[in-house]
Order: sequence, then structure tokens, then C-alpha cells
Amino acid sequence: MTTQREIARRAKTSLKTVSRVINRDPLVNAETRVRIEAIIAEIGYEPSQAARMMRSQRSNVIGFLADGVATSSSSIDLIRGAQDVAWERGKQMMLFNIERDTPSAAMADSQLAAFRAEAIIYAAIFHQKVEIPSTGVPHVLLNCFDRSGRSATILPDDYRLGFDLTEEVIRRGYRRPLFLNLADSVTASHLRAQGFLDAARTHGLDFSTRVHVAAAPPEAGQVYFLEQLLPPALAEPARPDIIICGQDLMAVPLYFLLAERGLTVGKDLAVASFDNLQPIAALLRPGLSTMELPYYQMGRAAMSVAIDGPGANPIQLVRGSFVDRQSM
Amino acid sequence: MTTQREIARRAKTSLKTVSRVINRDPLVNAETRVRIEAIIAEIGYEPSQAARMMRSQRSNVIGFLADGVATSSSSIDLIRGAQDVAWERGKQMMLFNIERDTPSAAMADSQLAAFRAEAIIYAAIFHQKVEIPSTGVPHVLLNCFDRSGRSATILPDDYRLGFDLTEEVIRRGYRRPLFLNLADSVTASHLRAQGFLDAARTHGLDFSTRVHVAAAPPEAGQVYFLEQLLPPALAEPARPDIIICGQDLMAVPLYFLLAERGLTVGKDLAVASFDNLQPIAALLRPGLSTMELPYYQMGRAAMSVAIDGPGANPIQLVRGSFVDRQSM
DNA sequence: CGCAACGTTGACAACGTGAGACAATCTTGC
DNA sequence: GCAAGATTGTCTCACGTTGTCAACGTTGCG
Repeated sequence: MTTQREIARRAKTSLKTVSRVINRDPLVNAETRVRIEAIIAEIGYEPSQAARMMRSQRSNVIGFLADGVATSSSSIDLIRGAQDVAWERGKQMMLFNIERDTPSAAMADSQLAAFRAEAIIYAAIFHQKVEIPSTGVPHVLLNCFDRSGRSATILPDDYRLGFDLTEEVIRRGYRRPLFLNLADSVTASHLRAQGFLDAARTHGLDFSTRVHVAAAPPEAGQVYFLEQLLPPALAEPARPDIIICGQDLMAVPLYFLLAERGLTVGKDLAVASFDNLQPIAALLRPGLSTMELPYYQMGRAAMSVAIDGPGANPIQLVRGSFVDRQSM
Repeated sequence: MTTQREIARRAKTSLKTVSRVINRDPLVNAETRVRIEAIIAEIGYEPSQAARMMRSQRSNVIGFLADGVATSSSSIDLIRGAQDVAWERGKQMMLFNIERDTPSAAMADSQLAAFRAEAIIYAAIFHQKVEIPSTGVPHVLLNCFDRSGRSATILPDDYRLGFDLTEEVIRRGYRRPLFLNLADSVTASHLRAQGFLDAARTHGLDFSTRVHVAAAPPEAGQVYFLEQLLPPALAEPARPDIIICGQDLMAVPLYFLLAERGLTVGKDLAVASFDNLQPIAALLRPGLSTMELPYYQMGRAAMSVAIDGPGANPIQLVRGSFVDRQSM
């Protein structure tokens, strides 16, 4: 591999001058600089990160641990956001797909230690509580939080997500929602349900009987209890006028179940949801109206915090926005 | 950061002995080794990769460029497979999500150059042709191929995918398939269609009028021409008895369209497809019977080739398998 | 002319690791 | 008591880069 020594030899100059050119030191004659830059471009030289790390005692490496990203388009946006900021700031982002409590997590940790990572972003696939081993490396928790509450944390504001969607639902005149929530063990479930109830109360409505758990815990895969919950609800005299799904995936079997019963989504019955999961939400007919989180921005925020440290408030809550399609 | 010198100080031994322990030199007393290893474990020391790279003149880094992974569960398996092999072989895999011909690709390339990557795996999201700049670093093409045909390449055997699925279709007695293929510009389309036709011919059947392009090019997103193609086909006297989708995503609008027409998938009309896209294929009702590719194994194979170099045959074709659900 | 000031360049050391050469020390067996 | 072997230690170098500091050549001023 070529080194600065080789460049110096070709440019008939010293090692140090080459180094100065590479590091944009202004103390270099313009002519010399041009000559050396031409040679660098010609042979496609890149300074060795390994040597730079050695010399500077800084790795400029930020780790990104993506826990259980499978089947999630949102995590890609988290990663893209973080990656973009890392590049803008001249950092190296090292990305690992891991699964918690498996060897993959341990391997990633030791690799990041070996590279002397300056910070680690830990991204979970859904809003949840995690245990962060207290190493010397600062962690940024993305889409998850730990017991201590001391780590920098970036979380979706699931309470507001539920609140805002419910406000929209009420604003459009729906009064008999049925909220098919995710499993109890999922943190987002509680928060959204709370937002759902509070939004109703704000408008003088009581939705407290209208929340049901309709999904198995995420460990079980995509298991929904629609067959048990829906038929009785639809048989009631005051049939729900809108069904709110805990996540967009749930809308898929829901759409089929409603179709079987001859109910047209968006006409006989509205459907709303959470996630804006690509490409499903847009692919359903009618398109699924759903709450979207700014995952790209969350990824950017996480990397910024990883580089600069948390500000005064270590926990950032992120608002979502409503994506209006035809299901509601 | 701790160094081997610090370990030596604590263990009241010399730097050299610590080095021997870490590098598994047998010339070390078992007792000493245990003592030093205990200290290493206690303070969580990891040898500095930067220094190792410097010293050994080997980076042990393999790059993985994932081009356009968004919304694809299959790419996660490619990555997992490659990652696992890298770990088994003591290599560092550096993963970048890029988009071809954008700054992200250039940034990833220069980072890999800076780390002196020993090989680069280039993974595309669907079977396609790419241009690999001829640098000094060996490339492994995963799910794509280049003009020269000289790079090591791991490709799905889309011809066999089409052939095998069609054989299964024929074996089950279907004789009026309608193949709603992907866009012409997608390499897999041609190959699968060829397999489809050849399988039919093998059984003395002629399906040459039964292939139609039903999707816009992938750049356009998920755009399907079902509304234009299906109604006339369904109105024919000899209505298709099975519809083969170019990809599982296409089955989503297809299911809805058939439901609208009162046709029950799996009873009135069968559906088959390609991809086994998670979680959609399993979530549809009835579950979608579809051809699956061993993405995890393909990722493993790519990393093996990246580390060991290609064998005699640089191009590996990978067979898929049929996942039987209830749609057919 | 002598000297200081300045712009430019170069010599050198150090970062952490690993390896070779070889010496020093301790243990064991005879 | 001595040789042989096992174990540990000392010393040195190299990897590529960059900060410190010194040296160089040129210019301008007194």
C-alpha cells in the first residue's frame, strides 16, 4: 500500500510537507501543494486510518448497534440519518446488526472496544427498556431507554402520537373508535393508550372501554387476535366507526377480515394506524392513514448527541405526524 | 485507554509476557497465563485494532456495501450471513448502506480505502447489472453482476426459480397460469420467464402467451398494472387458474383486487409468487405460496469468497426453494 | 554588510503492538 | 553439583502519521 513516504519520494519533498498538504496546513507553498495534490489524486492515495488513530489517540469511530432490525424499514432511516451526520462531521460510523443477549451483541461490543469507539448508539426496533452495561463509553439510546435514565436517549413521543391521532379521529367526527393496541409489554402501548384516552377526555368523551390488546408480545412474531376481538365488536348495535391498529402490519389481516365481512374500508368503516410502514401502508387499498415518525431525523439527532454529548436534557422526545391516505 | 503496558504493570510481569498471552504463544506458564487473562478480563482490555493493523500490515477488514436496502428483509439476511462468517474467521466487517451514484457510495469507498479493506462485497437489492470501478481491491458481487464477468459473483438462479415454481404449478394440475412478471429492465424477469416457458415445454405445454409485464421499473417504486391487465384476463372464457406474481409485494394489491371481484384466493383462483418477503407473505390470508432464496447462505458464501478468494468458478448460482402456504 | 523576520521545509519522536534475538532466572533430573 | 529445559525478561525494530522544533533560504531594514 502507498504511504505518504511514497508520495514524498515522487514529489521530491519531505514526508512532513506531504502531511501538511493532506491536513490542509496553510503553511505550504501553493505550488508545492498543487504538485503534491496532483500526485495524491493520481495514485488515489487515502491516509491510513490505523496510523491516524495511533498517532492522534482518537478513533473518530462511533458505533451503531441495530438491535433486531429485521423486517423494519424504519430502522433503515435511523441508520441513514446517523450515517449522514457521521459523514458530515468526519466520523466513522461502524454499524452492526445484533440481537440482544446473543453472541452477536458481545462480538459487536468487543469490536467497538478494539477500535476504541468514542460513543455507541444503541437502536432498538421498537420503543422498549434495555440494560446498558456501564462501560466507559458513552451510549446514546435510540428508540429505547434504560432504567437509570442517565444515558442520552432519543424516544418517540408515543403519548403524543396517540393523542394527536385521536384528535384527528375526533376532529373528523368519529365517535366510536376501537383501539386494537399492541401487547401490554410494549412501552409504546401504554403511552399511546394514555394519549388516546386523554385526547378523548379533552373533548368531553370517554373512550375508556374502547382499548383492547390485540397483539401477542413482539417475541411471538406477528400474532394478532382479530378473529376473537372483531366479530363481537362488529356485531354490536353501536358498531365501531373507526378501528385504530397498534401498527400498520395489523392492518393487513384487518383489511382482509373486513373484506370477508363485506365491509369496505374508508366507506363502511375507517381504519387508522401507527408506523407508516413502507411499502405496506401505501400499498393497501385504500391506502392506510397512519402516524409517522421522523426516523431519519431521529437517526441524525442520535449521531449528533453521540458526537457532541447530550445537552442539558438527556432525554429527547420526538413528535410524529399524521399521514393522510384514504382509509379514514 | 489501557494498553498492554498497563496490564504488565498490574500483573507485575513484562510487556513481552502479556504479548505472549494475548497472541497465544505456548511458551507461557499456565499459571501466569491464567493470572494475566484474569486481569485482561477484569479491566475489559481489548488490543487496539489500530496498532494491530499498523504492526501486521493487515487490516482484516472486509467491506459490505448494501445498495438500496430500504424496505427489504432479504438484505438483512444477506448481511447476517456475511457478518457471521466474518466473525467466525476473525475478520471485521464494515457495513455501509449506500445508494449507487450518490455521495454515499463515494464516501463508503474512501472509508474502506482508508481502512485498507482487503475485499469488498457489493450487494444489490435485486438481481441486476452494476459497474465496478477497477481498484486494487477484490470485489464480490452479491445479487448482481458486472460486464466483465471477472469479479467473483453470487447470484440467485432466477432461471431455476422460474422453472421450479412452474414445475410445482404444473404438478398440482394448473394449466392456465398467468405470469404477471416484473419490469423488462430487471434481469430476474427474463430469466424467470425463460424458466417458466421451458418448464412448460418440458411437460408438453405452451405458455408462451401467458407472460405479461405487470410492474413498472423498480426506480418508479411499487407500481403495478393490475387494473389494466387483470379484468380482461379474468373475463376470458378460459379464465386463469393461477396467477404468478413477479414478487410478493404485487400479491398485496392482487389479493384486494380479487377480493373485490368476489374471488377467493386458494379456492377460486390460486396465487404464487417469488421472494417470501417477510412478514407480508405469511401475513396475507391465505398465506402466500412463494419461492424463497437462501439469503442467509448467500451472505455466508459471499463473505467466504471475499476472504478466501473465488474458487475455480467465479460465478455461483444459488437455487431457491418453494414455500408452501395456502394460496396454491 | 549584518541581522532579524518571515515563509517554507525537514528531522525526529511517539502512539500500541508484535516479533526476533538473546540473556537471565528458575526448576527438574541425574 | 551440574546440565538441560522451561519460563520470563530486556532490548530493538517496524508499521504510517503528525506534532514539536529546528533549519533553511529569501527579503527588507538599519
